[in-house]
Amino acid sequence: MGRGNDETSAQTPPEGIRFGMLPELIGYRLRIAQIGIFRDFCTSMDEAEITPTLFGVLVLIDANPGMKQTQLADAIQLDRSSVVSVLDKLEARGLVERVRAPDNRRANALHLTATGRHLLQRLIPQVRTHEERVLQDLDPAERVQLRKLLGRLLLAAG
Amino acid sequence: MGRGNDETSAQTPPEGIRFGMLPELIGYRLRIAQIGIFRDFCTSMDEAEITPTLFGVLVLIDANPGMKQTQLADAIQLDRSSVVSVLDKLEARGLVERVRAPDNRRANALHLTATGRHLLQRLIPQVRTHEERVLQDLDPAERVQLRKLLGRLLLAAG
DNA sequence: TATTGTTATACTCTATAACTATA
DNA sequence: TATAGTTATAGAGTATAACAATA
Repeated sequence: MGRGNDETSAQTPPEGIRFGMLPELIGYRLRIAQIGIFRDFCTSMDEAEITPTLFGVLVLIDANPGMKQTQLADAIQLDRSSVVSVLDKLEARGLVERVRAPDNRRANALHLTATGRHLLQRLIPQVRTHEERVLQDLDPAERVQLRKLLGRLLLAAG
Repeated sequence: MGRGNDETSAQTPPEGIRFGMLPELIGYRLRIAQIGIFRDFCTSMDEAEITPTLFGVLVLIDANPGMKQTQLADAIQLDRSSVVSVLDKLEARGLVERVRAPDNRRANALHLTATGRHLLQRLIPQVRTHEERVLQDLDPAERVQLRKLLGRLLLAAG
């Protein structure tokens, strides 16, 4: 997905280029960090072809069995229509099921299949390992602090 | 470009949905924060139709007049070929110029036009205002701390 | 041969708008 | 009328591979 980073390690910043005000901007630092983390996440998931978004969807459905597509859309900040193709993909892979909701026949109740649950259980340790690699230079107090500060950014709901 | 957030304020997290392990994951928090910040950035730039990426390119060329496209590609973590269309866009708007480099006639030396410099100067205060809004709940020490911690994530080069 | 930029192309992600079926 | 999901469609962003000009 990324730009063919053969290494798992950090990118080398280009020689002799000045970044002006960019490093002061929180959005810039967030973006740089996220690009690297996204790439590492994808390569960390053995052959499972799982992106952070797909992983997030599996976690959400697992934590909220029977949830509706619209709720999922809100939770992952996607439009209803975008959720359709995400779910199509997961359903085609046999990881998720859409069950017509008995109480409201317009809605689908979402569930993980047994396969989906097994995959999720297999992925979780890999995600933890990835997480550990990303945070390896921070001590426990710093990790807590970072999560706390990120959560206090405006516009960082969820 | 965003999901029609009429408000500048934070999204309301969906009711009664559990997020499982997601909030523990730094990549998840980064992503949530970045989506919100990206959307706010775009709506903060008056009518200028400037995304964070385009703004970053303007800043980089301004700070490194005469830089080559390949250097720019490295700096913004894009493929050479992707940089072409970014520059096409900026050149069509009269913000950037490609000048054949005298020392190496394969390469283009990149420069802001006078228009580009003026636009950049006009945008900078708007970016500062946006930044202030994003960070409004953090005191100065916390802002420094957040930047420092983000810079110490592995894979967060730049 | 290697590098710089370009083109042609394709793929992914996402949104908008209009549609169906329920409510 | 309003809501839940879907479809059709379009746009943005990005990458890969092949190419021309230059080194």
